[in-house]
Amino acid sequence: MGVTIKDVARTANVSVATVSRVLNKKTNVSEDAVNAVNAAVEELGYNPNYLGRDLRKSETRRILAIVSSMGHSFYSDVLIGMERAARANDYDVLVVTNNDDPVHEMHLLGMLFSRSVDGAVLLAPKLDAKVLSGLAENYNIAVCLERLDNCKALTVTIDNVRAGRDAVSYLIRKGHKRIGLISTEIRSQSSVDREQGYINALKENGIPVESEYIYYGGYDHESGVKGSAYFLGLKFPPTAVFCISDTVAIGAMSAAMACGVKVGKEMMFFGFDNITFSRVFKPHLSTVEQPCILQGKTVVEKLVRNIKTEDPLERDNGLYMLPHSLILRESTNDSR
Amino acid sequence: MGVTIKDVARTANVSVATVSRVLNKKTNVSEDAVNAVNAAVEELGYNPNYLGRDLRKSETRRILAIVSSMGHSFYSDVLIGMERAARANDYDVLVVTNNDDPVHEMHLLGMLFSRSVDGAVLLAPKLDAKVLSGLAENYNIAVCLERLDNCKALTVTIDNVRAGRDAVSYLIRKGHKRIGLISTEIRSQSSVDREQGYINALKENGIPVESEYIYYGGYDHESGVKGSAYFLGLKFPPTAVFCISDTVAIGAMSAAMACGVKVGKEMMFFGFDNITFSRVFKPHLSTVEQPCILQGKTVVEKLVRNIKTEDPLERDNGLYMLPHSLILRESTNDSR
DNA sequence: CTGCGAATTGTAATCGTTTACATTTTAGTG
DNA sequence: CACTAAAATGTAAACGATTACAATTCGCAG
Repeated sequence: MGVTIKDVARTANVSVATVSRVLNKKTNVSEDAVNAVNAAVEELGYNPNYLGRDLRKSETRRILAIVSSMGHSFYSDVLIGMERAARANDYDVLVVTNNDDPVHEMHLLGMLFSRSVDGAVLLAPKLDAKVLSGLAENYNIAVCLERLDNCKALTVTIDNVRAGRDAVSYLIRKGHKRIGLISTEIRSQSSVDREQGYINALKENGIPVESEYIYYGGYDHESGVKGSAYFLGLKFPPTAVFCISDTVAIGAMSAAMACGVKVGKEMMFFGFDNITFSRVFKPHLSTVEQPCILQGKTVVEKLVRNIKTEDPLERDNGLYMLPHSLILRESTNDSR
Repeated sequence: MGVTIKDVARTANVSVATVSRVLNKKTNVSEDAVNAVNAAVEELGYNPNYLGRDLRKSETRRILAIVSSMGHSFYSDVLIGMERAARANDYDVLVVTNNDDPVHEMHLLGMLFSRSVDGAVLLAPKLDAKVLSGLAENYNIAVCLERLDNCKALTVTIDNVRAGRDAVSYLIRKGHKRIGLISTEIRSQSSVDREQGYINALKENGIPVESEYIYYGGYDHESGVKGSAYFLGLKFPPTAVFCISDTVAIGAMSAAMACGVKVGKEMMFFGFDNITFSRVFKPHLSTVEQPCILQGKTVVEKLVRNIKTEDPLERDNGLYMLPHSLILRESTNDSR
């Protein structure tokens, strides 16, 4: 079990060096040799053992992408962008899940430390900024979709503060004064930033920030339902709600509708992510769109460049913020 | 750049063999050696190079999972099951996408041929049964969620024929005689099987199969919309519709509702997959549930067993069909 | 036919581990 | 203290590829 380059060499009546040269399309090989080797490869059904090759060349041409779970749909687009950029540079992308567990995330990064991949992209880092900064000094690590405060590692994301501000400013321009926020208990940097954007927008417009208009839940549909229920129980419920994600927003809208609230008229909702269902669920949800594919493409391109620079001090560990956009639909009483 | 076992040996004042023994928790090592090695590892920040290790042991303890795209939510649960079973056996799961391209799928399987992984699970095979059967003779390959006719490779799935029959039989028992089917143009085996189940149910109940009650589209929401529009344009529209997936069913329901049809009363819908949104979208969708986590767990357990059996002829390449279940909700006028 | 540079090929070192086997150290017994 | 079995350690050969370097073959001019 296991045809090696030696077997091919023997069958083709050449040396292993020649076989290797043919397989790697080197120039100095006679036509006869090429034919003999190819015939032998065919006959024996030979596949080079990459463990040997990778060990010798000490590169694997593989990039690890660490997500928190496979379910989140917007990872999908980021991964598509990563895939494309990777393929264009002759890399493969391997996806693994950290299960929201920093210990497991470290275990997965072991693939990087142990040279089983050439670089890693964290799409939902669970390790803290300090640890990651340290690792990024020695390994090719990048963060995407998230930003970590004081993290000296290549990062590609959007400006979540601005995005939150833009969404809430839009609601204010629509005339709303009592604006609710459904955020997450888990203090991921993107949630914190979007929250900051919410606060900034209110302050810029002279609206006081009231803690009773902020509800903390999880990332799921259920949290939206609960948030809405909470708001509707207030003496003066908000007339517009900014939600940390579309999934939450859809939960919030459905709960409000179940209470007889006319969404888009009596109460507006703004989501985040532009998931597929945001334009399936009725009323269609206004939301913030991230350039997912572009983020994926960008992070891989920059990471590959880092992998190629031999001097670790020359590595790019900058923070890149790509432009977001607002998508206006029925939940804010806009067309479509 | 690159601390090796030799460096550790030198620092700890022992031989590389001793270092290796300590790292692999072998018995015949003195406490002094253990301490010295651990100290050296710590001091140098040593990480074993797995390329060397894997080459020597010719095993990687990694399993490849090939999906068609990261977006489909029910992959998520299957992958969770795979992950768990893998972890319990000290394996990692790497996920990659084939982009519905057989050529790319073959490229990805290259990781298996080149020994970069110990086994592979195809969740949406694009290669045909003959090719896969051939590969399965020489490599540890399994198919999950799908079944390929005449494919001699380990397969874990559900009985899609029975599942289709169960769903449609249920509609018949509810009194329906004109039952539509929205299937896919792409002839994936699961679609073919569910279609066969539809046909079986009709025949068993003496209802003729009419081609005008079968609509072929894609896997997306849009196809459901079109399918519904098509059915509603018929002289005698079906009073119940079985859809090949929940995504399609939700599209179909929303189109019917937009035409003023009372879903669940005037027209019933049955989906497939039990995706999260099937109990978010109103009316809640009746659907067939696959035991996704269990399928993932099962396929990995069996694949790992195959990996461990040294004699290729002893490998299990059986077909395992796990039990599905019907989830009844508002779209068939049932509780909840 | 000789000589010589270019083109092709082969030999052997190397990548970083694990591990069979040989060797040394240790501990226990008489 | 001598002897021996057991425990600990070291040496060196794998694993399967790539590649520097050496060696060979080839073609052609003189």
